[in-house]
Amino acid sequence: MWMEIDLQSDVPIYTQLVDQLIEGIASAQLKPGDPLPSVRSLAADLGINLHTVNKAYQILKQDGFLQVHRKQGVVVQPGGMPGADAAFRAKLERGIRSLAAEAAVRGMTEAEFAERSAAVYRQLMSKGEDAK
Amino acid sequence: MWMEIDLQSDVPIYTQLVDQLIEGIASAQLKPGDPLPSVRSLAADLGINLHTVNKAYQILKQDGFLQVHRKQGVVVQPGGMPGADAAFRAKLERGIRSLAAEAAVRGMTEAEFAERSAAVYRQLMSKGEDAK
DNA sequence: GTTTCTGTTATACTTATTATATAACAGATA
DNA sequence: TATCTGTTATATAATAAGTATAACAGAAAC
Repeated sequence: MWMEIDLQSDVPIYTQLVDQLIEGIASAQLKPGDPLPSVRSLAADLGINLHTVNKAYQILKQDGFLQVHRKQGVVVQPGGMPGADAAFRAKLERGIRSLAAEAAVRGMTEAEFAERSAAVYRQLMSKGEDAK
Repeated sequence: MWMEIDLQSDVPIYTQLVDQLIEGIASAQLKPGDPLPSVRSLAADLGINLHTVNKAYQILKQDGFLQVHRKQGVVVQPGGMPGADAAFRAKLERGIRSLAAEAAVRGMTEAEFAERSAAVYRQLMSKGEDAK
């Protein structure tokens, strides 16, 4: 599996999993309907606990990014991803504001900040250009 | 004082303080040399503990956004803010990537995402247009 | 010089979060 | 029936966050 975990990081393991899975979907490395490893096997692969993986899966299921069947296991949402609703827009604005404020204080202009945002978005999407 | 704290939020109080102070500096509501309330008075104002405020001040001092004198108390860094060094750029990239990935999955285009970033930056800066 | 304010440091304690460890249950498949 | 799946339930340990007191030392004001 292509996932990597940093046990020394200050960001929780389940958050790292959530982030990487969303990035995988965004870049189309994970396509709708694609199967994901079982909570037990992924936990074993990464050398972490079953519940840590399950917590990440639960969050993504709750947000509508994953679907769960009884025996097939976990799959990437086949029937259309959730849109940019009010809750997400609020979360997005908070996140951007925090980053933009420090960037501004450190001398980055609005244009630089916006360009950086576009560049990171672009780079992220280009990871899945080989259609996997 | 213009600070507000949400005790019900999942983001730590000291982080909320750090964010709001950086936003205040970014928007020039707090200008270089401006005095900040003492850890005791601000804690009393917000109904929180002295150490929670002190933790926020320590972080901002460590990053070079604040200066501390013995009796004058805490002031906004008078001698030029730190620049966008490698550490910050890495932190910025991580933060943007996480937000950009979810935005992309939810259907936001690169242009929309970049525009949103610019808009939030702009709105943030406009808060201090009345020169305080 | 004493008082008073400042940041700072040191303990101690409570609470919440994160992560792990086992165990068991129920649906689905071979 | 045996095996794999997600799921749930406990329990425990480690860390982070927040609070509560107390005390120290520098600096300014009386």
